[in-house]
Amino acid sequence: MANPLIDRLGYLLKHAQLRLSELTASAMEPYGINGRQCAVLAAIDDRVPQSQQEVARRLGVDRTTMVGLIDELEEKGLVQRRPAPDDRRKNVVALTDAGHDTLRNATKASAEAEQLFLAGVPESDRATFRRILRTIVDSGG
Amino acid sequence: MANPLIDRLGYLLKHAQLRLSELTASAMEPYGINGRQCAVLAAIDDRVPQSQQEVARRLGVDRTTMVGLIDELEEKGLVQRRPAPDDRRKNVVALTDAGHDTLRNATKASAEAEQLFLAGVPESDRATFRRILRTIVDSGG
DNA sequence: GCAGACCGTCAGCATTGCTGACGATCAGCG
DNA sequence: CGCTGATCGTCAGCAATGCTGACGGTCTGC
Repeated sequence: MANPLIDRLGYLLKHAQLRLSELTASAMEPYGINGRQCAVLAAIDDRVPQSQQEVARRLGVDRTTMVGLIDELEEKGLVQRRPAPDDRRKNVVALTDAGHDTLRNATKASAEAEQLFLAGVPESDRATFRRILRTIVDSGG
Repeated sequence: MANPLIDRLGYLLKHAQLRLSELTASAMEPYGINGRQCAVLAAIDDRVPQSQQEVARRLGVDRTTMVGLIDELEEKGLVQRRPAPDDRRKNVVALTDAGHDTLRNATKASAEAEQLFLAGVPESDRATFRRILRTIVDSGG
């Protein structure tokens, strides 16, 4: 029963994350975006206006990575870059109308993917799971 | 309180996994291996003798990836490849004495890294956390 | 003994994420 | 005002990871 290998948190976390990202990817595929891009849309919508770097910080990705992410979304017409009026080093990033629509649909699809992901987990454990994860992530900085 | 962005499982899982892999990496650094290599050592020790492909399957990595992992461990003198007597297509992979020593040390270091990782999580929740992760990973095939 | 499947290996490619550098801009200070 | 240092977005380059497709060698079933 006790499999010393499979019980390693590293193994479990890695494969859990892989599985969720696959579920999320296929759930969002109809809307032409992936999970990363959806997270960026959500981060932009969450608190506007904000610079690329603020979005990057909130998502925990590098600022150089955010350039490419915004590039992709801008190419799809979902977000818009504009020079920030108060600081011309910055770009203000905002959702377009199409971006709002896509975010709404993708958020719903994302929730469905999470449901699928948690299908085998008892309802009573799900909040605990989220809470533990949040504790861990918060404790890391 | 309810941060719609930060509560996404994708975000939480990704960053939790990142944090654990960092903790694990620095915990094992004194023994000259990383978390991936330690997992391979554990998988080999777990059930010997076995072929590279069996190890790969048990760890959920590709067989072509396992070639490189075994290469690294063999170069460090921790494992040994030998042609399988019953099927000469296969390599039997086994730990050397140094491999056993390293695995013992690294397993201890890994457990300490997990303790650090779970430092903020109440003792009563830790078993639940592992159980939920196992449920999720098992449900995915 | 022959066709098909399997094993380990390797080259090549895509993805992801980082470092380091650059020009443009801002803030502080004299 | 000018100067210095820091910040922002951008880009090139590098490293790690993981996959596909192909190959020779080997086994299995017939």
